[in-house]
Amino acid sequence: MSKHEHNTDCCETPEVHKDLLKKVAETMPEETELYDLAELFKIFGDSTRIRILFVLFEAEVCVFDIAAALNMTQSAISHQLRILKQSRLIKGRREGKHIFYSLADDHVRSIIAEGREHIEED
Amino acid sequence: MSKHEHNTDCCETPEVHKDLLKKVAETMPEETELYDLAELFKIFGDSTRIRILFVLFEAEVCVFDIAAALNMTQSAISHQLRILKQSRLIKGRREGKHIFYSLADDHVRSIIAEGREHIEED
DNA sequence: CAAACATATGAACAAGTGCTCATATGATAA
DNA sequence: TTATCATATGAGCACTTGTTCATATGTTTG
Repeated sequence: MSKHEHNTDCCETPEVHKDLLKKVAETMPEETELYDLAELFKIFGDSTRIRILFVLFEAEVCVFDIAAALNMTQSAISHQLRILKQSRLIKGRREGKHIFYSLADDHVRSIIAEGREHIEED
Repeated sequence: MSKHEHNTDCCETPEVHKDLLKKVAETMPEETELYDLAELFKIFGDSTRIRILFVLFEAEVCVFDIAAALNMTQSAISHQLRILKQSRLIKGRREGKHIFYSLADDHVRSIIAEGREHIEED
């Protein structure tokens, strides 16, 4: 039995396809979960949003201060905060004129940590 | 000392800004790392690529079989495999006419697992 | 009330993305 | 070699995305 025996007849014997399709169908998440997963990672796929999250790692901050820390306009930051809030990665707390933003939970930290691990290996 | 005292003078006292800016500057990764991080998450931000990865969770598979499992064209899958390979999330091994793809390392699993955890909480 | 401040939002536009189609490359078999 | 199979790739197109600019909403202060 060769090392790759189960693969050598790929694209030829329909049984292999059936087995694979069955296994994949069993473990593949629902369509909606796949979509949600992609949507979630899309959020992390922009360096401005990642920078915002790194700011929020340090403190609960208002929009103006995030804009200052990242040297960007208030409008640009506000648009991104809305996206982050919609994905429930951050939350806002109003206090008078200000709205202070903070991380919604610790998943954000662990997801980014996992990403950094992949990047830093070489 | 009120619960949020360090925030109430946000946007007013320059000292607070300086402290925040300093703290942020210390912990914020380099520009290139931020860029790479965003690029990495961008890869996961597409449900076709996520589906491909779920197939590769199950077996080492050739392009044709991935296309069959996902009911997509060979060309579309091939384009995505190139992107996944460039990010070193998967690797290809040629065996005759076929090229078998598999996960490059276990980071892929843990990153996706972290993402699912965030989604499934409610 | 009006004025000032903090934040949010809609339109518009440039840049990027994923798929399709046609074609090219690479490997094997006749 | 030629034919065939497996995979890769370039161009084109519809669609999405992030920013800017102008403006709106909401809160506090005078």
